[in-house]
Amino acid sequence: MIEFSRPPQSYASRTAEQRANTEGRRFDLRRPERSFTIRQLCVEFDVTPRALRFYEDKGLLFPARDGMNRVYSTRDRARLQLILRGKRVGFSLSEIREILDLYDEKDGGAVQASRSLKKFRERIEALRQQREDIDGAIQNLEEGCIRLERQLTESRPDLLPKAEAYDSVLRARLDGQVDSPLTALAE
Amino acid sequence: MIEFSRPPQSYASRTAEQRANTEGRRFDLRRPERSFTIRQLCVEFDVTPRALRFYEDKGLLFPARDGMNRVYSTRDRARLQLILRGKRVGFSLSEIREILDLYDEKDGGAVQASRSLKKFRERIEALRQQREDIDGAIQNLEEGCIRLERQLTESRPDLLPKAEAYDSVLRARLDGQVDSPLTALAE
DNA sequence: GCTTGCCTTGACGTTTACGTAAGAGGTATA
DNA sequence: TATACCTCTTACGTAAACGTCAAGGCAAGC
Repeated sequence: MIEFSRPPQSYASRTAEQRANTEGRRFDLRRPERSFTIRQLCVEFDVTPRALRFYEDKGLLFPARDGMNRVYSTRDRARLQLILRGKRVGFSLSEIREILDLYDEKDGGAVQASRSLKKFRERIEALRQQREDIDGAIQNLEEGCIRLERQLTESRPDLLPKAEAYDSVLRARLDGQVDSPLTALAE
Repeated sequence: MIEFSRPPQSYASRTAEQRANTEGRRFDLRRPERSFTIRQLCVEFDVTPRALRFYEDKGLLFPARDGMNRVYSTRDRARLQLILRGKRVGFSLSEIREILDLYDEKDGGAVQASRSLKKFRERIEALRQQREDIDGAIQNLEEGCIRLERQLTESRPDLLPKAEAYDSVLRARLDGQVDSPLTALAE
């Protein structure tokens, strides 16, 4: 069965709001030095605590500690965002780590900076290639759609799902907003 | 060290041409019913025989046999192309299998076709999302480039790689055409 | 004081997509 | 005839990215 990259465990049972109310009362939501618990980030980005600890293990994150407990800064949060996006575009964790390291390289070594620049440009070029692949794949699938639509128009026009209505539903679903009746139909 | 998805073993030591000369003499290269040995496809797409056998195991390919040996048709070749592109855009093999199966669904079951259509549209939407991710990642990296360029212009302008020359070299390298001196510098 | 719930650190298990070796057979070349 | 080089199957190994217990700590609430 086809599924969107829906993780086995969804950590969205409680909202970040709820958590903030119980745990984050001494923080101002608007202040940039706000900090987050592991769960808050898990809820917000729909990942598991195990994943965050794993990223830490691999040197992609290094949250502060409050006693034993991890405390994530806004900077950690930003890094996490980059990590997850990196994953979505196909980077491995070690690649992502390298990129993040390159961003951090504050020691200002000019040679290092030059190398970083080169690597960044390589990455960009690779991503452009990947974009072309995606465009190609989309085109393939759209051709498939056309074929199927033709086939259905000839045999059972009643089964033709209306594209517009469907699209809006799908978009809502991807945004994690609604669980519409059509979702159930998708089986 | 950052590397482009360069497989551990490159099966490009012999060209497809060479193979065709020794093995494919009774085939006309222009005729669409041309067939291929496993190695020919490996060379052409730079994958290992193991990978092709693996795809077969998983039901993504089903080449004919000449005795024990696999014989790939142009249709198999086309499927392989789709498989590899699917991989590059992040589909798992089982997802790719499903998509290929949907393409094949010749039994004409209208309900099946309707479902296929729906899944295709889901895939397309997911790919569009992914493209946005890629655009975002490219933007991030370009910002990083700008930062680094600024930093270098201030400290060591001599170390600034010229973007244009570099880009052409990189493109050639991605096309697997040239192994330029700059490649060695990349280390 | 006890349960509930979230946190921690191990440590072993799992899936995907092959790699890699082992052993055997077919064919072309020296 | 020997050698090299391709092919096959079987089977165990592996890297990445976590999942899944297990065992324990700390705090809140009843």
